[in-house]
Amino acid sequence: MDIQLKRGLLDVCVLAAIKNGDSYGYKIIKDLKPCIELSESTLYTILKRLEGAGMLTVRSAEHEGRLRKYYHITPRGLKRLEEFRKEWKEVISIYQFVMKEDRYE
Amino acid sequence: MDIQLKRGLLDVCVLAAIKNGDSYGYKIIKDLKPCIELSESTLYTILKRLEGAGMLTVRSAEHEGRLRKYYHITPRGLKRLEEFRKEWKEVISIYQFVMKEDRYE
DNA sequence: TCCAATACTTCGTGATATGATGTATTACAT
DNA sequence: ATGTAATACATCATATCACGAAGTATTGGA
Repeated sequence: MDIQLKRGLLDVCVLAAIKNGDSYGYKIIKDLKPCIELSESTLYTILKRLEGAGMLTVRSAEHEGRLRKYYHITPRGLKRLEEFRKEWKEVISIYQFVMKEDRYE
Repeated sequence: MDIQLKRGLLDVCVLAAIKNGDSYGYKIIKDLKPCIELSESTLYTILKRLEGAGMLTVRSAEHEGRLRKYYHITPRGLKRLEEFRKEWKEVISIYQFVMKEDRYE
């Protein structure tokens, strides 16, 4: 899948991965795998960015001797998802423009 | 509209703007305006990139004393649009993942 | 005479996805 | 006992890219 197209979706995918319950890095990657693939370096960059933007909070917890950082979505993160839903209408109209008057299908 | 989301759409929008007939920079911007807004610097960057990728060709022509560069889509450019159509299915499934189990609508 | 519109160009900047690399532990197979 | 895959997180350098700013030049109307 085209990287540029992916860019606009990654943030909301990560938010979606935690919106119905806290999760941690490694699990997020596995949960998203069937939907969209991303590397660890990419994910942790995104998590940090989302934290900086106040869209999620982090809490460290030990799990079987290993450190885990659980990510929790904030109201602002939920708002971002709502905005995405609104933006989607624009995206659809752009798609229709791009595909307009195509012979193949 | 979110810049990142826009990124994956700009290239195909520009290709779509010339697929049914050659066009030139200033006109492309005006044609795309109702659909998606982009500045001149952005467009010319994209046009150069698409040319470098062999997705379009350029031809200079004089029009009422002013220079115009007409852009023409190539088979490779058309192929890119076909690929976009295929990628779209993935995008839709990502959207559904993101919006899954949402109360508001 | 002046300004808006047309038309293209270059430069610098900030954002960002990703590979490479590193650290550390657990669990399982050889 | 030894090795290796899986779990889990972190950092750095790099390449790509959208965009604002600023510039050049012409046409046409107020």
